[in-house]
Amino acid sequence: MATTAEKGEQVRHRLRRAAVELIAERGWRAVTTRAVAERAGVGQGLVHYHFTSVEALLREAALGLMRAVVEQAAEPMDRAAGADEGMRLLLGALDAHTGTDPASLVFLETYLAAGRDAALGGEVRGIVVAFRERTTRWLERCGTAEPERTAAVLAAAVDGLLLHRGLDPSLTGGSARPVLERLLGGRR
Amino acid sequence: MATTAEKGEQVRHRLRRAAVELIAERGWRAVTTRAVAERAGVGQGLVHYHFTSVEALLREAALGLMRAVVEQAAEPMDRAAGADEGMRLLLGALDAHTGTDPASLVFLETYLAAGRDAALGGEVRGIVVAFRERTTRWLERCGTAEPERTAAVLAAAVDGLLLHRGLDPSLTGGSARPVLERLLGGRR
DNA sequence: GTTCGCCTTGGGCACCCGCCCAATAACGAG
DNA sequence: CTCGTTATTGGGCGGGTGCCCAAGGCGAAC
Repeated sequence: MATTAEKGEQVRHRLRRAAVELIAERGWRAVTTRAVAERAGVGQGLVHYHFTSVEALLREAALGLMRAVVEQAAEPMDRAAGADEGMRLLLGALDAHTGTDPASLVFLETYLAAGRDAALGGEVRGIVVAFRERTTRWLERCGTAEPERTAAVLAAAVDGLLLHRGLDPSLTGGSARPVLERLLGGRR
Repeated sequence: MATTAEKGEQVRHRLRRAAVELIAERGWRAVTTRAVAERAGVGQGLVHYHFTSVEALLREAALGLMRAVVEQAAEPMDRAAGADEGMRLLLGALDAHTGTDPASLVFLETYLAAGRDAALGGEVRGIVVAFRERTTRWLERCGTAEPERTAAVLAAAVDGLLLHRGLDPSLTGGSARPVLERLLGGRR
C-alpha cells in the first residue's frame, strides 16, 4: 500500500487530470469544483484542500500538460539531423493530436485564458517562446534563412492547423507537409 | 425620430455589439444576460425578449462579426492581380487585428465554442470553408502548386498568427510576410 | 493502545445564473 | 382621442457556483 504522502500526490494527480478533461469538454470558465471532484472520484471539499482555488488548479493542470506536450514534440526535434527529418518529426507530433483531443483543446483554451490573466499569460508566453527558440536553433542548423521569423510562423501555423483541424479533421499535418516544407525553402 | 421597428433593430444591434465585447473580455461561457444588458444600456429582461436565449444571442453576434470580418479580408483578395498584391492585402487585413481586439478574440473563442455545439460548428465550418475556397481560387490565378492545400495552410497560419500575437504583439503579419511568401513559391 | 496530525467529507453560506412573467410604458392605426 | 399591439422593466424562482468549516477517519509515531 502507498504511504500517506504518496496518496496525497496521487489525489492531486487525479484532480489535475480531471481538470484537463473538463477544460477540453466544457471550456476553461465552465470547469467547476464539483465536476472536477466527481470525475476524480473524491469529495468536493478536497479541491480547496489541495489547491488554493479552482483557478490555481486549472493553471497547474494546464501548464503541466502544455510543458509535457511541448517537451514531447521538441525533444526529438533537437536531435534532428536535417530539415527533412525535423519536419517529419514535427508533423508526426502534430498528427498525434486530432484538434479535438484534450491536449489540443487545453492548449487552445489556455492561450485564450492567458489573455484574461496576466500571471497565466506570463507562464504561457514563456512556454511558447522557449519552443520558438528551440525551433530557431534547429532551423539555424538547417541553414534556413531568417530562422527566427520562420520559427515564429511555423509555431503559429502548427497551432493554427490544430485550431482548424478541430473543425475539419481532413486537415492533417501529413497533408499539410508539402506546403509547410516550402517555409524552409529559403536559404541564406 | 426613428420608427418603432427601427428602434427594435437598434436595440438588437446594441445587444449584439455588447455580446461581442463581452465574449472577447470574459470568454464565451462567461457572458451573462445581466452583463450584456447593462453594457447595451437596457433592462435585463430585454435579452430574452429579442433573443430566444443567451446562447442564441452569442451565436448571432459572433457569426455576424465573423462573416463581416471575413468579407472585409476576402473581398479585396478576390480582385488581387497577382500573388504579391494578394499577399499584401491579406497581411494588411491581418495587421488590422492585434490578437487582443474583440474581433480577433471572438474568432478564436467561437472556434472553440463550435467544438461544443454541433449547430454552431456547422455555421463556423461553412465560414472557414468558404474563405478557404476563395483563397484557393486566388492561388489558382497565381499559378501556385497545390492551391487547395496551400490555402488550407495559409488560412490556418493566419489564425495561428492571430492566436500567438495575443501573447506576443511583436509577431505581426508584416514581420511574417517574407516567410509566408515562401508558401506561395511552389509553381506547378 | 494512545495520541497526534494529515486527509477527507458533505453541508452551509452568500452570491450569481438563465429564464419567466406580471405590470407598465410607448407608439401607431382607426 | 381610444384602443390594441409592441417594447421594456425589474422582481422572483429554482438551481448552480466558489469557498468555508465543523466533524470525523485513519495511518504513523511512540
